[in-house]
Parts: sequence; C-alpha cells; structure tokens
Amino acid sequence: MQTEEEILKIKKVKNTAVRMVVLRHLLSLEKAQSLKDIENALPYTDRSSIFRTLKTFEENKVIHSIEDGSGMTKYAVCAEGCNCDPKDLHYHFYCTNCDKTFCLFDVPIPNIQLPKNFKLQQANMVVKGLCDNCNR
Amino acid sequence: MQTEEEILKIKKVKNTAVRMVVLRHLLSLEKAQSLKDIENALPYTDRSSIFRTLKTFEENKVIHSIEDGSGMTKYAVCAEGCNCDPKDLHYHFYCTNCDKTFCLFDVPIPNIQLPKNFKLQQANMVVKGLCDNCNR
DNA sequence: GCATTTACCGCAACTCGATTGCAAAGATTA
DNA sequence: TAATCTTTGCAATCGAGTTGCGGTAAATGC
Ligand SMILES: [Mn+2]
Ligand SMILES: [Mn+2]
Ligand SMILES: [Zn+2]
Ligand SMILES: [Zn+2]
Repeated sequence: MQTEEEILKIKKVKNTAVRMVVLRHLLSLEKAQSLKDIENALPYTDRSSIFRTLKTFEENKVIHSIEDGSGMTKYAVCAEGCNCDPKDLHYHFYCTNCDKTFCLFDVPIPNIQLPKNFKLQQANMVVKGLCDNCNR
Repeated sequence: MQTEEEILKIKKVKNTAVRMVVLRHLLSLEKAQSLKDIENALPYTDRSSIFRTLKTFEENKVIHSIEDGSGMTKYAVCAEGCNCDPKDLHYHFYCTNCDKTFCLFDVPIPNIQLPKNFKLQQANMVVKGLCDNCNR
C-alpha cells in the first residue's frame, strides 16, 4: 500500500494540505465518494478547493470518476499501476439500498464486440442491486 | 413495428396529446434523446409536461433512461417485450465526438459474476468512443 | 535574501438540468 | 349536470457543478 505522498509523487501532482487530506479521505474508505461526501467529512475545507483538487486528481489519474446514476459523480482512488486506459476498466456496483458505490476490481470485464467501425475509448459500467451487507 | 397508440395501450398509459407527440419523437430517431433535445424539437410543448411525460413513460416501461455521463439523462423507447429486467439489459454507446447515444440491442451482455451475496437488479452500461460515422 | 512570477486556496456568485407548487383546462365518473 | 380525478402550462425553486476574483503561499530568478 502506497502512502499519500508516494501516490502524488508518482502521479506528479504537487503535494498540498488540501490534496493530502482529500486523498487520505478517499483512501480511508472502501466506497467511492461524492464531492458532497468529502465536503461533509472535511468541514474546514472549502467546496471549490475540494472540487478543483478532484479535477486535478482525475486529470493526473490519481482517481477516477464514476457516474452511478445517483445524481452525484463519485470518485475513487485508482489502483496501483492504473492508467485509466480501457484495460484498467472495471465494473462499479451501486447498492440501491445503502447508496454505496464500490469498484469491483476483481470482476473481469469481458471483451465487448462493438458494431462495425465503432471504436472503444472508455466506459462507465455500473451494476446496480444489493450489496452483501444489504442482501439479507 | 408498433404504433404509438399500440405501445401506450400495451403499457397501460393513457393516450394524451403530449404523450403522443413525445413518443412519436422518440420513435422517429435512432439515438437516445435528452429532455433538452425533446424540448427543442417540440417548441410548443412545455418542458415540465415533457418531463412528467418522460417520468410516466419510464415508470410504465415505455422508455428507459440512460446516464451517459454527458450531464443530461437520455431516454430511448424500450424494445418490444422489454420489461426493464436484468434480462433486457443492453449496452449503450456514447460517441465522444458527435454526442449521440445509441442502444446496442444486438451486443450480448455477458453474465456478470458479482462478489458473494451481491444481488443484481439493474445496470447502466455505457461504452464510450467513436461511432461508425465519426471513426474515419 | 529579496523581488517577481506562478500556483493554490477560500469565498461568493453563478450556471443549468432537474424538479415542484399551483391553478387552469380537460377527462372521467357518479 | 355536478363532483372528482388527471393532465398541462407557467413560474419558481433546488442543487450539483463550476467559475471569477482577490488574497496567500510556494517556486523561480537574480
Ligand atoms: Mn472504480
Ligand atoms: Mn437502451
Ligand atoms: Zn448496500
Ligand atoms: Zn459519433
């Protein structure tokens, strides 16, 4: 497991107080976080600073964003070695009961046979249902 | 191919002027439409009426919605016999160049092996890239 | 070290897609 | 017909996301 400093260094993002605290927060939880989630968790940090931090992180592939259909974009730390290429694609699971969104790094994504002449660049694959905790 | 009247009858949605014109518009195009798209195409119909019509259609499985990451929810008419169950799932393709979103009814969705105790209910699978028209 | 330039931060304002309250118009039922 | 329920149009509101700007901090050049 890499430290916040190591991650930022590898991804060539300057280390600042806001960036450290945002990245630490994202690393501390197993589920993807929305801007609002982070804002609530970091009451002394300004929303727009968090927003710009997330943009910077995403541009530099520190994190990736997920559109889970909940109305708020969620963010999760990229796996070590991730370049946000199609090969780094993974499913996301959105629990319709507890509203958590998970990265399913371990579920393989099969090859998608697109129609003739369509070119794959990226994907946003969100599977919805009940998580193990809510499915009882 | 079913007519608008037939579709609404089968799905038990009362036939009104606004509903007819919205459904006709959705049927007339091969790509999924946003509320704004429909509003622009139907300048004499009020936005909130279109909005409520789309909600009614979605609840009654006349149409399904797609979150393609463009910031606007898109809507497309369900295929004949669709119940919006997991078995009716299909990929959507979002062209990053021309901003069109297509239902890929013909591309099979493989079985997704979720982690233990996770239950699949729905999915929003958006593949992004260049459509055949833009990929030259 | 000190001046200059660049990057980052906090605050407030704003954008825009989505949603809602409400009253009028239309359809249905008794 | 009268009462009731549904649909529609208009205007207002909500809220996530985004931006302008001035101040502070860090980096760069001398
Ligand atoms: Mn992920
Ligand atoms: Mn579709
Ligand atoms: Zn859950
Ligand atoms: Zn295209």
